Amino acid sequence: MSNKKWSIPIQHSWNLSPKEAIALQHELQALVKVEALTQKVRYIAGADISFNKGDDTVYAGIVVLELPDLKEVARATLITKANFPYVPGLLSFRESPPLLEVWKKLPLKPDVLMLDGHGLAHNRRFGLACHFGLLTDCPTIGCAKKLFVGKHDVLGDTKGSIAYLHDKGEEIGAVLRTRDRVHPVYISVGYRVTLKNALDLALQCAPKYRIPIPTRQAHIVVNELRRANG
DNA sequence: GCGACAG
DNA sequence: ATCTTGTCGC
Repeated sequence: MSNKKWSIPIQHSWNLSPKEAIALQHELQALVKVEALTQKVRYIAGADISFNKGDDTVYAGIVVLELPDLKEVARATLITKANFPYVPGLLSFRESPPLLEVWKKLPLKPDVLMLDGHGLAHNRRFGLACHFGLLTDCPTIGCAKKLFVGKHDVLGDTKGSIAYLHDKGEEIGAVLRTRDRVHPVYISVGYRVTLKNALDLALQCAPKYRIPIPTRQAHIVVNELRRANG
C-alpha cells in the first residue's frame, strides 16, 4: 500500500505552561482534518473522566459500542493523576494524557470516538475532540453539554431539531435536540469526520437519552470506578 | 474595563 | 468536574 491517506499520530510534550499550550493549539489546529467517513461505522466509542473534589486523582474510561444495537463490546479504565489544571479553552491538556493511557489499553479500537467536550466549537477551533483525534489519528466527534463559543438561531423543540453554531463568520458546529423538549447537546467536528457525520452518529446514539450512549456509558463507567475506589 | 468561561 | 434529596413531568 503506497499513498497512505492517514497520518502518524501526533506526539508532543505535556509539560507546558498555559501560554505554551495556547501556542501549541494554534500550531496543531492547522493539522486538523475534516473529511467524510468512508466506511460504515460499526464500532463507536465514548470517553470520559471523573475527578474527586479536593484531589487531582483521575478516573478515566473508554467504552466501545457496536452499532446499531449500541451494546458494549469492549472497555478500558485507568486511575491516575491530573497534571494540568482546568482552564477554559485548555481542557484537552488536562484530560488527554489520562485518556491516551486508557486508549492504549483498549483491546478494540473503534471506527469513531465521541468525546465529552467540544471539537471545532472552540475559541481556537481546537477543543478536546480535535486534539485527541490528532493524538490517536482516530476520527472523533465533540459532544458537549454546554455551549462554549458561538451563536445559533432558536432551536426547534422536537427531537432531531438542529441549529448551526457560528462564530466570527465560521460554522463551527451545531446544537442538536436529542429528546423532545429537553436541553440539547452541542455537536462539532473533532477530527476526520464532517459535521453531518457527527450529527447523524449522535442521533443514532440517542434513541432514548439526552446524552448519546457512547459518552453516557463512559460517564457511568468512570463514576462506578470512582465509587469503587476514591 | 467587565463578564463569560467545555469538564 | 464535585457537593446532594426530593420532586415535577412524560
